[in-house]
Amino acid sequence: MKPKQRLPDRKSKVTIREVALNAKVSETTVSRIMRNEGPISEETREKVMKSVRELGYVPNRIAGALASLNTHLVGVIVPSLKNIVFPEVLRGIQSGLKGNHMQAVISVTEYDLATEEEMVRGLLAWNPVAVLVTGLTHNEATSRMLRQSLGRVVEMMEIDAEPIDAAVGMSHRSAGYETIRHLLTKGYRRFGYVAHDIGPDRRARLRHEGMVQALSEAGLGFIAESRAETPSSVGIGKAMTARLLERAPDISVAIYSNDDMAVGGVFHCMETGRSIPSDLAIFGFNGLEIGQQLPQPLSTVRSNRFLIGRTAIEQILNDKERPGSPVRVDTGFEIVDGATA
Amino acid sequence: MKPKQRLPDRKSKVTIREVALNAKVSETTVSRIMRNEGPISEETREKVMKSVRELGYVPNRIAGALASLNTHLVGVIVPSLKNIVFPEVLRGIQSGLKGNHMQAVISVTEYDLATEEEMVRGLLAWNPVAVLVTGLTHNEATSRMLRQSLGRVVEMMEIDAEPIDAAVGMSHRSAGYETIRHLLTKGYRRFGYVAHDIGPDRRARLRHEGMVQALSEAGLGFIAESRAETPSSVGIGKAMTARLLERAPDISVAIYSNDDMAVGGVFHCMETGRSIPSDLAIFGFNGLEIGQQLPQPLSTVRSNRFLIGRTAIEQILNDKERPGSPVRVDTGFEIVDGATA
DNA sequence: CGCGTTTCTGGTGGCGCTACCATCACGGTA
DNA sequence: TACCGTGATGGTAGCGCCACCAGAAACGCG
Repeated sequence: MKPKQRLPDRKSKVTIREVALNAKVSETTVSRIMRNEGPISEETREKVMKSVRELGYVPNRIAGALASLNTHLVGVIVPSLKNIVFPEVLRGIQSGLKGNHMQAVISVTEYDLATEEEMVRGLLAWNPVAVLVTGLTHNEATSRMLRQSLGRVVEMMEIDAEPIDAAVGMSHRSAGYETIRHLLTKGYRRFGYVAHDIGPDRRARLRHEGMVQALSEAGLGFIAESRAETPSSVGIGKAMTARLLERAPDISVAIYSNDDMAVGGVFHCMETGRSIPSDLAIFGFNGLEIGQQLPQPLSTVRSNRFLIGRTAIEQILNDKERPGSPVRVDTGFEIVDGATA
Repeated sequence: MKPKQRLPDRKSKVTIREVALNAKVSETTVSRIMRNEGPISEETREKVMKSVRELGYVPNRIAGALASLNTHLVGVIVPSLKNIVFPEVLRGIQSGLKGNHMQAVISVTEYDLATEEEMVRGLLAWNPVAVLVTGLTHNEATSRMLRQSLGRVVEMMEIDAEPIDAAVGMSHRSAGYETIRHLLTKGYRRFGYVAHDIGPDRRARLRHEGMVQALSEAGLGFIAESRAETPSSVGIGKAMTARLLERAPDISVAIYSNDDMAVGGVFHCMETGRSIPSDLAIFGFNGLEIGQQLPQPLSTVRSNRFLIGRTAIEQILNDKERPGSPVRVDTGFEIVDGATA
């Protein structure tokens, strides 16, 4: 009597049992060899590896994860893939993962906290070793899940508030503040602000808050602000610059919500024959390559995005357990004194 | 006698059993409710969902996957995240996945086929529903694994050769060919070529081959080529343009391996006071936003990257089984007759 | 030579869930 | 009344692997 067939015959599936039988050792031994664990004689190892190759055995990680309660999986949640910023964070993550036989499961929220909740729930169902999320703001359910989850939780990009477990990033508030301080030092007094839809982009809002504070301490404020209701892009940067200059033609410097927008500002000036920075100075945020390669390198703030991803992974590799109290790692930022401001 | 403790107490883990006990139904019923499957009375459903909420139950997908042999996981392998091209493919993938409670596991090869092999092996160990890889060229072991794997395999970006299961993308060879035809029609005869390191970038090589073929049919060839040995970037595009013009100052049009490089070419011309296209015409590849927002929109070829990712997912959702013979889906391309050529 | 100690190998009970079969109540139909 | 279909629920044997315990064999060491 042949064994009951539960599911369609998944071809001739090779399990650890087949390998063990073929090599005439126990399943335990095969398992240990596959995991490079415990003392194994060279002879046995070779015998088993021969069977592994012959049979084309690929260990089933699902079963392994269930038995060992360890998945080697890292959940990653980023808000967007529309510009190069988060892919760079992902690159940092991938570079840190490499060689640790860990794998990243990636989800994108489109800056929506309800979507984030759904993604977090989906990720936690895989019992990941760690979850890397973006930002320190989540909805109630998400925060609860992350707090109660068993693995590490790293909140990336910001460090302006208290994290659940660990935060790796920079202070966007001080970046905004220092931007204004820098521009004040350079003599600018008539400020304009150009932004994409910063409703959902909390970090852009924090930078703006930092700017407003520094301006207010100097007895100043933005003369005009022009904000789009769409995500950032070079095109939107152009359009919003045009609108800003219509409303307030006499500003001396325009600060942008990020470099994509600022590059749009530069292109607008090129098209309308304004000289930068004499007619209008331009200041961005992120320090993207494109900005630095413009005929006049963009003045901006370098955020270390690759480093943030990399450091986030290092945090969880260095310490599998949550620290006693939440940790913040500052990856810093740097004012890039380019040629546009 | 308390039960044997196999592993450190994972806090008070809530399993389907706890929910079943709490709601006074069987595990089977809870399982069915969690999966929205089979007939369930409204009364029972509510009773169970109440317990689920009270206990904060999150189904363990690992166990579910092991029992059902279905993971709802899609493995994705891309060569790079250094420019915006592959993130756009990923966006297409994520958009197709959304609402199908599927998840993407993403790996990056850095254009290295041995790394690709390692990543494929790692992904297959998770029994994914499908694996999406980039390109049609793999090493021997990778091809074998993909061919023998049980799920769907979609090779993205190219359709110039025979796929394993399905290919979604465009013909890079004809894109190159049509580029030259287009430029010949516009009267250009003195061609230069500027590239990043196209050793590992097979698709850039295919485009180049198509160009060479079209040129040769017209009794022409590239007067000069300038190739870097680094990945593409705006900066490298600038530098290679400078080198090209040193060697062959009399070319009338420079064709670039992609838009990043071409934008570098545009910036070089701006810096050196060359007018585009009269002194030098410039032609890229990809149709990135940045190119279209330049003061003069870049002449280029639009590759539909979001669509490729999206279509790849649709392929595997529409048909869980491999087709009888390999399928190729052409997402097309479009010559963008901009202002730079 | 006796007795630890180290090195290597094996048996097996779950991990948490779902596929598969059974069961039971109920209503409609011949 | 007998029978069948349908809706709703339950019991349980694995899925493939690994943690845990054992045990055998080879190796020092006084």
